Amino acid sequence: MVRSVWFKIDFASHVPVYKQIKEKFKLLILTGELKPGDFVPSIRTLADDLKVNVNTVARAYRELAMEGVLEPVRGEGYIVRQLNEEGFIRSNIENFVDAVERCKEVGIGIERLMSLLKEIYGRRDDGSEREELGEEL
Amino acid sequence: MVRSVWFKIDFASHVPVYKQIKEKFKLLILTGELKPGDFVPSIRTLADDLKVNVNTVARAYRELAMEGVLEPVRGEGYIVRQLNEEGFIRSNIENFVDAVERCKEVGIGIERLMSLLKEIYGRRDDGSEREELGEEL
DNA sequence: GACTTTGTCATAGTGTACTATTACAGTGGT
DNA sequence: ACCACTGTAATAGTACACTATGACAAAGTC
Repeated sequence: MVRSVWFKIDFASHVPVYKQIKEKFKLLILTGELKPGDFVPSIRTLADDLKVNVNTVARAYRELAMEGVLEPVRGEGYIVRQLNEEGFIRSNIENFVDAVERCKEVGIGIERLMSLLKEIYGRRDDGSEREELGEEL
Repeated sequence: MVRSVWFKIDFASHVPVYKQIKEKFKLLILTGELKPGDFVPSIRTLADDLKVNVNTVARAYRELAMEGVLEPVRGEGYIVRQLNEEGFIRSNIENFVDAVERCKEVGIGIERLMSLLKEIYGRRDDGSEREELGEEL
């Protein structure tokens, strides 16, 4: 509720907007920024913030509700229920594996990926030194 | 020409089919399976093999031609020109970085990614021991 | 009760990806 | 010349994501 601009949508992505929204909320719950019982932004306000249509947000919430992540409360909004962390983490791992396999196919050495890995995990998350990476590429 | 079933399309993916085709050909060129001067499969035969429409393959080839990767030859087909390896590798690296960052956000430890990395690079590419990975996840 | 905010639902229009089908034109082999 | 290939192009229909808009119902506040 309080903070409405939790994330942004990548409109250039092939990934549908409603799916991006779903993923973002799962992440917010996993990281503890949203806890069970919390209200998520109303469909209309989130739609405004993300510059997206109401129906798109509604679809994301509806599907999250079907997955048991959110719980709809008529006239009040949606509250956080619980997340299947297991599955969410797994899908991220699978994504990582895919990325690595493609890098391997393309002939990128393991050392390069290792150093990138260390670099990413080594840096603080304050948003600084995020462009430095360019040189590493 | 000889071998027509070089790859398969993931119809469940959000990534458009024509983009998947483009990526696959770039990969084939990078790995040397297709060399400059080689003919790629005709639009119709590839469309048949991939169980995809002619127009979809045509679009992929057309865009690859616009990027300078392929060269159209009226009445004969498309031949491989050259690939901007630089950019192709970079896009794969970027994809890797994104995947790692998301894993980090989700709270997955660097050790886990490291061991997955080593495992993937350690295995042979004969297609065996590809399901073993499941246990690692 | 009036008002505001919530979610819900229905309608309609747009753009993109993809499909199916047809037709036409250039090239090469016979 | 004929035929079998190539690519090219036009048309049309389907599915999906997304948008815009308006109307309705449930809950909270005053």
